[in-house]
Order: sequence, then structure tokens, then C-alpha cells
Amino acid sequence: MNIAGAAARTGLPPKTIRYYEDIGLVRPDRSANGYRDFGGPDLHKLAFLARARSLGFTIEDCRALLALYEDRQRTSADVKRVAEEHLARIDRKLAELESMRQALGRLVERCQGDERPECPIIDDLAGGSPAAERPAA
Amino acid sequence: MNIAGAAARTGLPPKTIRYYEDIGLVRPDRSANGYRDFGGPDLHKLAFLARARSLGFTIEDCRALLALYEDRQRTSADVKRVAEEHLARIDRKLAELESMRQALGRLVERCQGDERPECPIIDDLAGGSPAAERPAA
DNA sequence: GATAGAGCTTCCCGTCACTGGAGGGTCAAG
DNA sequence: CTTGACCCTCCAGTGACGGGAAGCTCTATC
Repeated sequence: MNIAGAAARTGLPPKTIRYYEDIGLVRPDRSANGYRDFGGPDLHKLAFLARARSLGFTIEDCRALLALYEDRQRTSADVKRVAEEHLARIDRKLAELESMRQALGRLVERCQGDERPECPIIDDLAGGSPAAERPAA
Repeated sequence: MNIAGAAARTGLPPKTIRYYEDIGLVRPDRSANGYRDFGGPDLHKLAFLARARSLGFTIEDCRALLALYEDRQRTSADVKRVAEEHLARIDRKLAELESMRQALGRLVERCQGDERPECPIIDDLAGGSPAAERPAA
């Protein structure tokens, strides 16, 4: 199966599939004309990668997970450890974004959004009330 | 004030301050020896940038916000629009991360994390139950 | 005055996970 | 035989810096 077929089956863009080959995540055969030829196992790996990436795993996580996927000696503890580390990264990022969302949301609420120049958002950025309105900043 | 002083005052690393000059966000004077010399307005701008970046604004947002900061003809509506667009970006990212967190969290919960190879996480990535366990994927 | 060490400068490369585009070969249909 | 849709490789750019090399300047000490 050509790259466009593999792309259609996995939802990954052809460019991404080529990139995954570049970095050694898949090794499709080559047809006589030099075209990549994806077999069943390649398609499974690509689908695996697409799913893992959609869960936010990094490429290196994906590499490790693929290796575990193909390792019959793996333990579920190995897999769980990778997933839990990623979960922790997600939680840290969520906390960061939620804190931003809260701070920015408060400022936006207080901004009149009219034709006048006075603006609590700009005031805050400019250092407005350096310790009062931004507790524990 | 030298770059190390500016860094200490604003919390920004010297590298970042040089980068901000490179891309035209600040234009500190130069001393006779070629060293950057940050004055009061430069320090204010850098602090403004540090605060805006900590709220997750992109560099281009920061450029726009700095321009509004210095524009006496600005309206608070201009500022609010930039902030609301960023808020929307944050909310989209939060929704994405929360969806990842939920999907991954369910898988991790169901994984025994023992010495056996059976693992719902790997099974899911490998396409486990393509429509059952991942509703609306 | 010599020297050591810290601090400053510029410049270039690397990050992460792709994406876009140039330049060129291959294939199927009409 | 040409057209258009594929495919290939290689290079450059993204965002927002960080690391590190090579070299100049300042300050303190001897």
C-alpha cells in the first residue's frame, strides 16, 4: 500500500508518516519504483502511533510504547509507568493553564471593553498592584 | 543598568532579554563599551513582557499589547479583544488536555501495573475496541 | 603592570513535531 | 503523447528560547 493509502487508513498526513520513517518509528518496504510499501504491521504501528500521539504522548514516549507493544516480555508495570509519567505532565500543564485562565479571566471580567483607554488588563501587565491583585504571583 | 541587573529586576534570563531585543520588543541603549544599558522604560517593558508571557500570551500578542500599552489613544476594547482571543485559546487547550487526561486516566486506572504483559493501555493504543471503549473518538 | 575571573558581546546550532515547498521521477487515463 | 496525480528527496521554517564557542571588557588582587 502506498503512502496515501496508509495516510487514509491511519489519519496521519503523508508528511508525518515520512517523518516517522526518518526517525525510525516505522520501516516500510520499498517497491521497485522506490515508493514506500506499507504492509499490515506497518499500518498497525502507524495507527498505534496516531492514537498515542492523540493522547499527547511525546515521540520518545511513542518509541518506548511501540517497543513495549512488540515486546512479549513486557510487564504492564512498564507500560503503566510511561503512562503515569505522561499523566503527571498533563496534570502539571493543566494546573498551569488553569492558573492562567483564572488570572486572565478575572482581568477580562473587570475590563469594560469600551472606547476609553483605562484598562485593568494593561494595568496588571504594567505592574498595577504588584502584590494585591496577584496574590502568590 | 547592565543585562544581568535587568535580568535580576525582571526575572527574565539574559538570553531571553537579548532575544527580545533581536525581535524588536525592546531597544536598550548601548554604553561606550558596547554593553546594553537598560533604562527605566526598558525595565518597565521587560517586566510587562515577563508578566504577559507568564499569562501565556504569545510573543506577537505581547508586541500588540506593548503597542497598546504605549498608545494613549488605545481603547480598552482593543486590549480586551486580544485578551479574549487568548482566553479562547487557553480554553481550547484546556478542553484538549482534559479530554486527554480523562482518556488516559481511565486506561491507567484499569492497568494492573504488575509483572504480567496484559495491559489495557497497550490494548487501547493497538486499537483495542475501536468504538466501544473510546466513545466519540 | 600582570593576571585571573566574572561579565559582556555576537553567532550558530539544537529543541519538538512536524509543515511547506522546490525540483524531479513515476504511473494511469485519455 | 500529454496531462495530472502520485511519489521521491532535500532544505528551510515554525515558537520561544537555551547551550555553548570565540572573543572583548571590567574589576580585584598581587
